[in-house]
Amino acid sequence: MPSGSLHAKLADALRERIVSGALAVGEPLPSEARLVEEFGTSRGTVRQALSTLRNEGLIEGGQGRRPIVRRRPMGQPFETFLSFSAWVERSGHRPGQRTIELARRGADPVAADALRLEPGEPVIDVLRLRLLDDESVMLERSTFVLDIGLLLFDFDPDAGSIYAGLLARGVEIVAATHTIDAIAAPAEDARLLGVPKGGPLLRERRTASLADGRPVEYGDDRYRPDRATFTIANERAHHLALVRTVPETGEAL
Amino acid sequence: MPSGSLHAKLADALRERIVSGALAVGEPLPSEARLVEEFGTSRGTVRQALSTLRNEGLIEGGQGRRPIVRRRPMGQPFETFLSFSAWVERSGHRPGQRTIELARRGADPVAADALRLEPGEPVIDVLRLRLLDDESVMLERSTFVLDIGLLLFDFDPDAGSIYAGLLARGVEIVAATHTIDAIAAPAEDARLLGVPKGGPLLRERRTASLADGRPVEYGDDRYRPDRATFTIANERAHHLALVRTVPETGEAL
DNA sequence: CAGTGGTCTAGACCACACC
DNA sequence: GTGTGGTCTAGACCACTGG
Repeated sequence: MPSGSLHAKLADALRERIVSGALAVGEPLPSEARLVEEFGTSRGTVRQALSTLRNEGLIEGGQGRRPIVRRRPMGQPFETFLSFSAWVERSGHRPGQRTIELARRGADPVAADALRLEPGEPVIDVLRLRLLDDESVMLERSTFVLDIGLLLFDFDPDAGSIYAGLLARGVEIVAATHTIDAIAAPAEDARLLGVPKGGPLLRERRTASLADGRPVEYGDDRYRPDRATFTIANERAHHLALVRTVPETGEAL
Repeated sequence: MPSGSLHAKLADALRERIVSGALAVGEPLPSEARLVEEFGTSRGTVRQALSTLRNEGLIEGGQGRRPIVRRRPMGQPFETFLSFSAWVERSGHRPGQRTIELARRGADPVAADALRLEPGEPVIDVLRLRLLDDESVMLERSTFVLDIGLLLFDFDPDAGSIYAGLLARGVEIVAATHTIDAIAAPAEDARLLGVPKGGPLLRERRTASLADGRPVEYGDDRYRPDRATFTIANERAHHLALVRTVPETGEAL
């Protein structure tokens, strides 16, 4: 899928070599001069492509040295945040899920506000229990705007990612805002997650939007804090990366 | 503090106009042609400076349109994460702090592991209660490696940011890893923060390092979840931005 | 249409890394 | 030293936005 411009094609080609393993982690990339030769472009174009990869965190390195492939591409943060299944698999565990409810009803005030709807306007609510190695780790409450939510009835949410299913139907979510906090487990959540009532839960709420800025999903995910945490790697002048992580078992709380 | 290269100076100048308000939010920047004229550089240099600002999230906008100043500069994520005081002030509140303990003792196993020390090796422990509008919102336990921690005795931690004090003494922290989860409040924490024992706390643990990669601080911050949350803005292909936020009062838990 | 940013080229000099 | 990336210039054409 060449992306039009020359430097984008060049970046795609190099990215492909990295993710395919043709360029191993820690290995230096070809020098700019060689890339100019190989692709027949000017050096400026090569540098623009390398700049793209650097921004994506795929390569690092400085003056005088050839850039090297970064340790762990750590996946696309965006995807990591959106797909529970992908996260669990990358952690070396087995994902599972059980859809408890898939219903059309009037929007509750919180979701309505996030989705820019009036309370009571029809929406699609999904309640899913997410499993990691057959153990309950997260309770997911999602509210989709009606036209998008109706698509959910077309495919089995237990089969895989809802986002993947939507994407296959032309719904591309490109932006999301997440808020992380902690709450005491209400009785229902405690029962479903198998934790004590009133015990701490790690909560992530999100509003997901399309390219035109229209919010289409409001989500409220509640994690067992002993089974999931969020991690941010933070470097001055560089950018943030955030991933979900599975804590080591036996970690002191 | 001009940063050597021309494009960096240009970026500094434009950044200054934005943060000072000379260029208001939503206002378009001067066109590239005008900047070339004004600064007497080539267009490539101007574009490199604009690229820097775009990467920092200060400006946005596309082809054919002049770039505009972004709605929320949302501060430097790195600084936001490191400085409690700066965060509180940016939220429009009044920061405060009370140092409960500043002690030299043997490292506990968790901190020792993070700092790559042997348990029991001498370190400097700091226990601070952080206030927002005179209300307790966060309990901060920090462990510094000995040579860095000893600098803390040179200045008043209640005066302002520890990081600022260290920076003034030549200790520049450039990277950090943060883990966010939720825990039940132990008795001591509950008392200091004024929350029920066993109630949920939002915890952020971090390991902060110098440019050479040496970890120098291990921190364990515990927030009242009704007074602080973490927010991530997430755009496909773009980068993540994470900030602490003060929730609206009266928000449903 | 004119103005603007997006892309690309060709060549130059410098600073740093490694031998 | 040689090779490398970092910086800068001057000029060109295209694609998009706006009046």
